[in-house]
Amino acid sequence: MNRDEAIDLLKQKGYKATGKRKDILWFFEEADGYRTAKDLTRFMENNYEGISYDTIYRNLHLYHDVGILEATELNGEKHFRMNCTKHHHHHFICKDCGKTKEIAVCPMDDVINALSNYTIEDHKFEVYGLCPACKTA
Amino acid sequence: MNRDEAIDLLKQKGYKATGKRKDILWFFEEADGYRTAKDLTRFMENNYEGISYDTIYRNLHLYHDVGILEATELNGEKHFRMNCTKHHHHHFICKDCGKTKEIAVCPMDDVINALSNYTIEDHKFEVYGLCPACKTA
DNA sequence: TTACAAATCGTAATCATTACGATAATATGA
DNA sequence: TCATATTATCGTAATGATTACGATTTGTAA
Repeated sequence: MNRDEAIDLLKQKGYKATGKRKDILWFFEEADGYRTAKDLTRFMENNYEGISYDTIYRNLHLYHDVGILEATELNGEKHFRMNCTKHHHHHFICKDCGKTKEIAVCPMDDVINALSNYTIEDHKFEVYGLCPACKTA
Repeated sequence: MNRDEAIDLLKQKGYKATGKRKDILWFFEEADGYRTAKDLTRFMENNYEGISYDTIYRNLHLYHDVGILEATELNGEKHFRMNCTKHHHHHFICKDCGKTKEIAVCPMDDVINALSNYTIEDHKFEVYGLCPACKTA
């Protein structure tokens, strides 16, 4: 998902595309990886002095709810990134810079058979480490 | 790992096997699944009125550090369970009762080749849903 | 342009977790 | 067994991320 698609989705769902909301989208588009609420706050404060926590967290939740952002938990903090809705896949996540790389493998096909009498609602497969850039830095 | 093995490990590493520590092990052995610090606190308060947060969290960290407990993050709270050190595997985790079922599949072999210029430090594969007992309850 | 719903502000509250000085308990060697 | 050093625990306050809310401002559609 890119910024324009996200703005269209927002409007389509009856939400307003405010300046702050557009900037939040810009931030995540540029980030190209996982970022925390604190990261976003730091960025937003450059453009909007005294921006409220309420605004940060309300919009993060909104974007997550409508599918613009996806979330995961790293070191006890929620991290967000632009949602890739095109097809189901998982991520390698760099512990240094938060950038991600798509992983083609999804093991769920094998798992579903082995858990026939369980109700599967969700799953998480993530690989952590250092990306080539951070590895040599 | 069971309680006795855990106590041996503690002593071997120079830690004292106090009554509270033994009770914490008993709690996790009985639990047979993931539990939070709050769950443990509730249990411990029955036996030790006014037990300190310090004791709860210090021992959870200690047990995690020496490998008696393993941890994961569910709904923004750290959860702990007895560590299964026998062999590498992953878990189905019941969202209701926290109990786990071993999953034989590990997709990392396929992944390692696809990420040859990345440094892989860790990975997480978890499946969430309802176990047969909670499903019918 | 007006009106109204939605968004934001400013700030306090909450919740899990961490920290720390003072006190108590445990293991071990005499 | 007893003394003692070391570790564990207590009691409580602090921290840090997140949530909450009444008052105010802003965007959007008519």
